[in-house]
Amino acid sequence: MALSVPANMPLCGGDQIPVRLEKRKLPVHSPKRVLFLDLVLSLFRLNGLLIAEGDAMTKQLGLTHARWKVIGAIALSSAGLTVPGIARVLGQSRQAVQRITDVMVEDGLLLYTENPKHKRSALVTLSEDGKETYNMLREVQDPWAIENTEDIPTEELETTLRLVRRLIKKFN
Amino acid sequence: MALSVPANMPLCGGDQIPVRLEKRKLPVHSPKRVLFLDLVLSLFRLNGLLIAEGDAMTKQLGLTHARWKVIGAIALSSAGLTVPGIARVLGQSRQAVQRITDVMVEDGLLLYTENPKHKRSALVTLSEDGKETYNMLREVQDPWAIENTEDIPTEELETTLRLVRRLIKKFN
DNA sequence: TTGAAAATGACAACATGCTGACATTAACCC
DNA sequence: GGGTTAATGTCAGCATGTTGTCATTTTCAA
Repeated sequence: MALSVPANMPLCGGDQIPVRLEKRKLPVHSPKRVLFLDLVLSLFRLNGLLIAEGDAMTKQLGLTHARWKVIGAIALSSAGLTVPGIARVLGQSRQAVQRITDVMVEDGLLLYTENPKHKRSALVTLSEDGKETYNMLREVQDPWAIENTEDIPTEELETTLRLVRRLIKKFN
Repeated sequence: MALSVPANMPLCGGDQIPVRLEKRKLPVHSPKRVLFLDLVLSLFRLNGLLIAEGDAMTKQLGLTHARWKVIGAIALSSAGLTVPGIARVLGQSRQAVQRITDVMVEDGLLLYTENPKHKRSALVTLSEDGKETYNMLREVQDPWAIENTEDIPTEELETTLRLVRRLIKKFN
């Protein structure tokens, strides 16, 4: 990663909110609340680090995070995705995705193919170049994923994924 | 939230990567790999949704996600943060944070106060206005946090937070 | 079938974020 | 102490993302 910031992060632990800020007007009595807010903040942080990781990993491939996210979303979906569909998967606006996919189609990484279920909204698919890029992406991504999970129990990963999905459903 | 995208998300489940994309060249044999990549994608999605949630929640306060993230980071830290410190906590570049904090100081939400540990790098603190804004922020944020965690066991939140922190350490 | 509501594409304006570069200061090691 | 390395502030350029708007198409229910 390269976030222009050194690596001695103060991990803003589960600290209590400083008392002077609130003058005891707001009750603290929900430990879950602090836990949750701490989690949210940590998720923001992890999000930034993951993007930085991916960017560093794919630099040689000429990909940016906006691009490998799109490629990854398409590859991970078995059903076929439209532009708004990719936006939903990535939690972004469809306009942002549209802009990226338009450029990626111009660059020959993606194709807009006919959508049997919708005459106007095309399916976004990987072109031959795109598939090749995806293969190269996997060549760096797979070892990375394996390396970063080898010391983490599958069960914990599943619990986390389940919770993340649960939150996604809430906010959707 | 308001991501310009409807709410019928296809949650791109733990699908296997489509076979036609790779022609069996890359072995699948690590279920953890797929689990992890799925988690990463879900984290991207959740990140976007959380930002949208926060923006909707704080619209009336005139805050943007860049701003309430900074305020939240400062409030959650007991130690006192510099600009690069906030950047570390948020997983962003210090330049991006510097730009926001500069504007927020102009707007009277933040103060640059003397840093006993560093003559050049000021501590970023909440001004009176900033504290007031933070209190208003908490008035909408606390019920939101409580509401969204009431059906989630504390233990699961802790497991998730622990895993997220573990990943953060890896990527730092 | 038809009319209203939702989804989508397209474009523009703006906010946010990253990188690179440079100068200055702080931290560290000898 | 002195010199090297790291951290920080600052500025500029560019990529990305959101919102708002409008026209068009799809969907869905009456």
